[in-house]
Amino acid sequence: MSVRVRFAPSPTGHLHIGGARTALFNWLYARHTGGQFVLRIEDTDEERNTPEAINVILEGLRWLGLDWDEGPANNDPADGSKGDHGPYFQSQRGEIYARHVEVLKEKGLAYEHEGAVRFRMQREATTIPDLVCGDVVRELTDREQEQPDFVIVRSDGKPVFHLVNVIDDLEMGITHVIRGEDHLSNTSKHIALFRALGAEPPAFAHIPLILNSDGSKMSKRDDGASLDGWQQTHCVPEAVVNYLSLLGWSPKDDSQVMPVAELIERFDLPQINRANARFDVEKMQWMNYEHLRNLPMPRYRQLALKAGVEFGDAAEDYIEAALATCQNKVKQISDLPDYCRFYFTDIFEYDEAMAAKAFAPENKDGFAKLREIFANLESFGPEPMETALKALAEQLDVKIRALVMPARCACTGVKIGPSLYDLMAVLGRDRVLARLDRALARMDESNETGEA
RNA sequence: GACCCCUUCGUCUAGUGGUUAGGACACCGGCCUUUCACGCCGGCGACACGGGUUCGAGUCCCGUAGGGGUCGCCA
Repeated sequence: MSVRVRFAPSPTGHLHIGGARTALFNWLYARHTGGQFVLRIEDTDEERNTPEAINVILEGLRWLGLDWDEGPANNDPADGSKGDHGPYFQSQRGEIYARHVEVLKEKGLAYEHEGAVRFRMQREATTIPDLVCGDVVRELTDREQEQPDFVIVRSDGKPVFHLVNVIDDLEMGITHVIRGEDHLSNTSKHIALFRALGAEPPAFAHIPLILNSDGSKMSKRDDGASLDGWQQTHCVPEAVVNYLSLLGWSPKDDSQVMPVAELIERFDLPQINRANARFDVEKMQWMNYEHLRNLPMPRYRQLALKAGVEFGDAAEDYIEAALATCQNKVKQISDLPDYCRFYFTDIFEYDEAMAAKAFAPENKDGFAKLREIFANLESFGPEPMETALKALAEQLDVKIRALVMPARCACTGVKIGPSLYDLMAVLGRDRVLARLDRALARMDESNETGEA
């Protein structure tokens, strides 16, 4: 029997990082086993249920690369879907629920009470076979001792979560329910419902929760808790997937940075942990950097654009060469615009603290000589420049810094940046010489006004 | 109040009776180096506590404490 799993979010207006991880585990399991990943929208709460809220979920999953085999085509419940187990919006499934409730009533397994319909729940403990937690014997709580039966249809006619969840899983042929551990206790209800409906329950796998760094429950306002925060900062989605996969699951060796294909290959239920995990923003950012620096240039360029880098009228080759010198240096894409600005404009101020030192009078003669050497260099590549600069430093008996810092300041205006030789090679001889001359002029000025 | 799950460095984790308790993030040194970063080397740092079982326990059992979850005409 082929594996069928599902992710069944309710449109609340944001996709929680815990929900994203649940979706991911389901998706990974489907892809690993060659099964089907079903997306079902639990939009029974009409209040906060909007096309926008549904879109947040769809866009979040698409961004992560979690494609669904069956589910909504888009955020409009009336607009079709893919798969033949639909509709995939609970708001469209009222008749299905009503039909099953009738059957339960006919069988005497449900009954009316004060306008609502109650399910006749068993009075004994339930053994929940769980792929992560093992067999869990769930005793009745004190309240359940008093009243084990629970409402499945409210007096206003709306079916409740437990009922619709079970009916949908049954109707959609779900074989494995992989969900947060917060549902473990409820599973006794679900098992009873499956049996009452004449079906054997699917396999359950309750995965640990994701908590804040202080161990408290993660809510949407907490740092990193909402997926769109990571989307908005132009994180690499594969990095989020990779980081999330390591929260509550382990490949059991020292692997950390893995492409999605490897995750699919290695993911399985037995390696899922039982203990809750805390979300660590710093490790997430590290993971993002690891993926960022390995991105193919076209995607890196795309991300740069989204992050607000202004390329001006620069040529394609120039843009890519420039970005290539930044890619393994910049940890967050949001830092890139400032980092690479000097490549795309000639108009920039010098960092005065740096300029004061770099353009000091004692550096002037050497710097002027460097300019002449660069002007006459046969090839304007990184290696020839490095060789020439170092030779000059030796000849003048000055530290390499004494030449490098003025050159860096002249070319970029700032202390931090790509490798100097690489950056000059990308800039090209004309631009470099112009910038060197601008710096030289400034050194003249300060000599006249300064120590005179 | 009842019920359920969990407990190894600050964090994520490896570890299924015998290990100098391993790795990763973070942090601190050093090397490399034109800056920053990468990389490499090194350091700091953990089996919640108490009882058992056993020749031997992070690993098995019981208890305690702590954390999380659930008990709704919310999902």
